[in-house]
Amino acid sequence: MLKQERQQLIVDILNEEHKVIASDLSKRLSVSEDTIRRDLKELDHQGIIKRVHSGALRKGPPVEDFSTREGISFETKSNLATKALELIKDDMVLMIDGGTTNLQLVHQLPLSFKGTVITNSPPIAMGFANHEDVEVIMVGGTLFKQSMVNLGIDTCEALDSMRVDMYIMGIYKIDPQMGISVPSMSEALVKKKIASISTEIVGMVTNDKLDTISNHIVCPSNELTYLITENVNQDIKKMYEDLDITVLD
Amino acid sequence: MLKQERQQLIVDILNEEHKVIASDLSKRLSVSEDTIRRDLKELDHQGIIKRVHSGALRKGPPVEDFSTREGISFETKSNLATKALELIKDDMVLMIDGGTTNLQLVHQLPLSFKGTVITNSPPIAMGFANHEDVEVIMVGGTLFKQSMVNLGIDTCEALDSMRVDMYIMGIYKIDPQMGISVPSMSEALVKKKIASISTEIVGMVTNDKLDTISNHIVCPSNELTYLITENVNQDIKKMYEDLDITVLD
DNA sequence: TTGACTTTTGCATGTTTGTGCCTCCTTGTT
DNA sequence: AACAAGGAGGCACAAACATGCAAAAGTCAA
Repeated sequence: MLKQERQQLIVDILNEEHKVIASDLSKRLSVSEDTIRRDLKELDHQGIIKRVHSGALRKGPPVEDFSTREGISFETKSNLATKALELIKDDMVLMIDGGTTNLQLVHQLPLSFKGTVITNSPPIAMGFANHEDVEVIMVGGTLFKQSMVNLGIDTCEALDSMRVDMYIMGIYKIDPQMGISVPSMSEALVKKKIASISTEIVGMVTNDKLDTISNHIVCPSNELTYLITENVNQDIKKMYEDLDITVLD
Repeated sequence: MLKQERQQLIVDILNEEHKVIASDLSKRLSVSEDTIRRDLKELDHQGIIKRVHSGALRKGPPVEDFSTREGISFETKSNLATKALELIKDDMVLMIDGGTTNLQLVHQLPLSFKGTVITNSPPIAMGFANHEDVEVIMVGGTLFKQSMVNLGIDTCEALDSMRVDMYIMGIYKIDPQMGISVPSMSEALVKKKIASISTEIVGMVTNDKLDTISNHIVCPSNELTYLITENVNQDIKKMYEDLDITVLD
């Protein structure tokens, strides 16, 4: 395995797991701890990761994360959510999966909203605590703590008997050709299943999520009905519009 | 667990609870008190927290209105939880349902605890965010916002295929003759189902929950294996002991 | 292909860091 | 004032680290 390749992999792992232990990586990547340490040192020096004793932490997490400390782009998320709200009408059956952008959307959803919400994310479910006219249906499964969503075979089976009008999909990465991708297999399976039971699919993205791909492909880009953007240039939006996706900005 | 991670966690806990006790943190984070003290000293030196005798206080934002829901004081709940912790051993399969007392128990459960937790309560599930060695399985269903638990036919069906070693039951009301009761039918059905798949059942109660009944009966009192009490007089405890329940105080 | 050169890797070496334990001192409480 | 609980500083040990070095692997021109 090439050095570049290995370092990219370390960054990917870090994006998924938010921390990494040198001795651990040594085993997983089958190289000596010294090599890992050298990699970590380089990546830290490039400013990509934060080196700490016995491992490394990710810096400004590109992946959704539930620690409260980042108000990174609160405004951006809020703007995305505001636009998404226009698509949501009373009496809809919504599926909302995890992610801080989706959580922000829930928080901005008026308390008067009346409808049904299906979710596999405990934080999203809890976000409806004060919505008296929303029936929340939680889909169970094995909790993935990094992204706080329920995944696994149980999740897929429970979804089998459901149908939803609109799927508010949490998007990690999207590329016009390769489609929507996520860093883990189980997450991909569940998202794929949800997509298959949804009439319309909505994604919200910022610059950094566009035109990149992750490990596991969920579905082709053109399965999206709406793509909501913020600070994205015209050329890129055009690419998605050519795929018959309604781009809202 | 990494040092940085642990310190971040201390800050997080401090943000929620506005004060921390060193000896307490030692148990919850599964490190020695010396290490905690060193952490607190460092964080104080960085100006992040305010070190005081026996613990630390939060610096920045003033304390929120942190008054207790549910009448029972924070301290009482904490005491109940502490006693319950003695019953919990590694490698158990626990079922924990909703309620603030149970949530407190989760918060006090050491991070070193290794086992499986099944729950139908989103807040309980989220309480395990930092327990690396705990597999959390969420049981889905329709979210009941009053008590933040999933209920309904889906919940019962999902439970059908599970077995648990110990059920930490959230108790509303209990009467030696009439048994354990709850205010809603659906909650009763789910609790009944869980009780039927559990080897041992644990309940935690204070005075006000004892010798009263609610609308729907869950199960007879003597299905309990352990009853954990706080501020309950001897005569009443005796009544439960006569039913072959182990009363812990 | 060969051979000179660079890069990358693993190992051996001392060194530093993190943690727990111990002893003695300080603080708060009754 | 007495006493328990909390804290400071030192010691010890293991884990993690930096450094130098040599072998292995890759690069490139002839």
